[in-house]
Amino acid sequence: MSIASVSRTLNNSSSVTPGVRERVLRAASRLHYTPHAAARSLISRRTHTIGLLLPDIHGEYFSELIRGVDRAARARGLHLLVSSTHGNNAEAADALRSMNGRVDGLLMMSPYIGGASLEDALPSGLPTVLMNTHEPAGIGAAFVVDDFGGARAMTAHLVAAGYEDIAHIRGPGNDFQSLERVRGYRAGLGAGRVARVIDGDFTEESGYLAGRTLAASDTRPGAVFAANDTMAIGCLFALTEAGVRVPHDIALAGFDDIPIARFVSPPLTTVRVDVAEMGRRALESLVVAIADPDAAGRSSIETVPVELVVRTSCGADSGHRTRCKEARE
Amino acid sequence: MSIASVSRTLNNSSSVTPGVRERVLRAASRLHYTPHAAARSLISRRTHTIGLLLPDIHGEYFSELIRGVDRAARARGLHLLVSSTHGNNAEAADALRSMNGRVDGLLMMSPYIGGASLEDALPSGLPTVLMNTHEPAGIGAAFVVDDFGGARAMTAHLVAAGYEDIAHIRGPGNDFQSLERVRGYRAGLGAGRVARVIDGDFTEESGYLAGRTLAASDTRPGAVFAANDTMAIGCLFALTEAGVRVPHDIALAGFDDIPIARFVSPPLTTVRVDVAEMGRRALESLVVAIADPDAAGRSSIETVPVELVVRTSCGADSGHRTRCKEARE
DNA sequence: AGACTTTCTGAAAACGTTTACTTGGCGCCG
DNA sequence: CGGCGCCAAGTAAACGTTTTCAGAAAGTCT
Repeated sequence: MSIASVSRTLNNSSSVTPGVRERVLRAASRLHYTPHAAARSLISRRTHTIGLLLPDIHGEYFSELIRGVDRAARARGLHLLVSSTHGNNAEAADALRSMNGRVDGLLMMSPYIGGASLEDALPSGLPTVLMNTHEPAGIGAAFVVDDFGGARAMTAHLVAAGYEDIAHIRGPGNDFQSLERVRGYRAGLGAGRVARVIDGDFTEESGYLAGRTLAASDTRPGAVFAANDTMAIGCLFALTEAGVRVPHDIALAGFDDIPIARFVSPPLTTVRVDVAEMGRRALESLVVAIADPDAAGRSSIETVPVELVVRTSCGADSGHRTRCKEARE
Repeated sequence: MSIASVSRTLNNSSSVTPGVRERVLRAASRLHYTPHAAARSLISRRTHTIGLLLPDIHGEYFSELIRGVDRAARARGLHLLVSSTHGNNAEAADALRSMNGRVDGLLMMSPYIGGASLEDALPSGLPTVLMNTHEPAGIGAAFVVDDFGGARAMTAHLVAAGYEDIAHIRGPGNDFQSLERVRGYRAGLGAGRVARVIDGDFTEESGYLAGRTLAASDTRPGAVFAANDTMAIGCLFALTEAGVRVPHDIALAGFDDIPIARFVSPPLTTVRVDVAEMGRRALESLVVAIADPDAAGRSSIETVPVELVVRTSCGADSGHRTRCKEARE
């Protein structure tokens, strides 16, 4: 009974005599034998692991994303190597390098703008699928949420509801999604209205601060559109605290539709993004790219549609949901 | 310039002449060379990866935990292999097996009760740190949140605030933490009062359902203590929707102090559990166990203290925070 | 100046698999 | 009945590192 027979049995590759197979299996279970993953992937050039590189893991948005990716990965028998980068591409490049040889492919969300580009940091030949990045394609496939279209649709909705002054609490300046949402906001406003952009950084804290500033302002806008739900909820808290009623005194809207959004009071009008689904699709796409490294859509960019979810916080609750797919064009 | 010199230079292990070192580094950067992780861990028996096995990744609780672990891991140059188990120990055992040889140690949260035990599934010799498990120790170190103490303290607080009928929305029946919280609730009630336990499963949905039932009930309790914040928030939504005011008509409390808890209205009274910190400590403990497989506290169980956070939802807001450490004994 | 020590470099073994290649046994056909 | 092919099982090479060991070069001491 040679090691080759063991290998063959355990991988049911080539044909093995029932007798030998039997003996191998019996011995394996008796000794609690499990193949050594490192040795295996050294020779077979497969790790059955995919890397997931995310910006700071924080809040429900990322937990949903990880969840979506994890489920898809598990279904395909793949492992997930998760890492986070705190704020810039240089750090992402670092994490990337140390993943070399550990993963079969890379799933990466890197909305950072400025600093080192990713293109040269990516281990060449490693199949990669990007999410929400501004980097030019050519690296691999990419999925981008329709941030522009969603923000434009939301702003247009507020405009249509009759609000004149609509402020926007934006995300960090070096974030691609944040910028797209600002762009969508401006586009949605149309020609006549003036934009009023308040700084934020996607955290509850910054939303809270923005809300306090707004509440105290003597030129309080009629509506506020926050670049994500987390900030919207922070803002809501500040407003409520200051005695400003939503939506009676001021309308409020967010972006992402995190699970909690419908449970705050008043329920938050927002733009629904199915991040779990995006994660799932990105992983599937990566699996395809791994199976066929060359042919796989080298530079396809897929836009993930979003959906306007009108609840009561914007004061225009008619219970409907407007689908706005591919609003970009 | 031999491969040995390259290895030595890149690991700055043995001394290398500046000249050789220089040449190696130059060539390495020119060729974009990165050592192959699999080959490395084959010979060195170290993967620099630790496995993180969690129940269904869902909501802020787990995102906070992952965050805490990730930060600590990154600080030590370790990678994180994340996997989730959906509801039972058998699946956990499966995931465990496939991690063999991929990780240096295991960080695992398995609150499931019943089904196969973990003890025999754990690859022997693999350093393991458990979190929130009822499994007997002896496997390795363990961290358990003081669920009992926290729930008792919260219930006692509600009793002290003058509420007579205090209901409890419980978590799933096969979950260790859930059971501990029920136990703490009963203990906090004291002798005179009758327990009133409503089924739930830790999701917003179940909290919402419980809230609706309560609102419609003609024997509405004076206070509700949900086994986690997520359910408390779902319940809050149902109550508000039904026109039952919190805390005026009914007091409400949760457990976990997820980030959103202070941003709902009214802000939620809850029990603060620093999951990120627990994750960090668990990882540190695991690192120690890996460095010294034998000596490391074989069967130490550490209880993670919790803190009562009184906000307005329980109607007894005095702005204070009561520390209740090690309330178990 | 010779012998001994020290320091650095290169050669080669080892890690645990997979897989191409070789061998041996057996049945089939001429 | 002998040769030929076929199939199962074993042998050995390969994967890309780390590390031990040996050898060479250089320095030091007597």
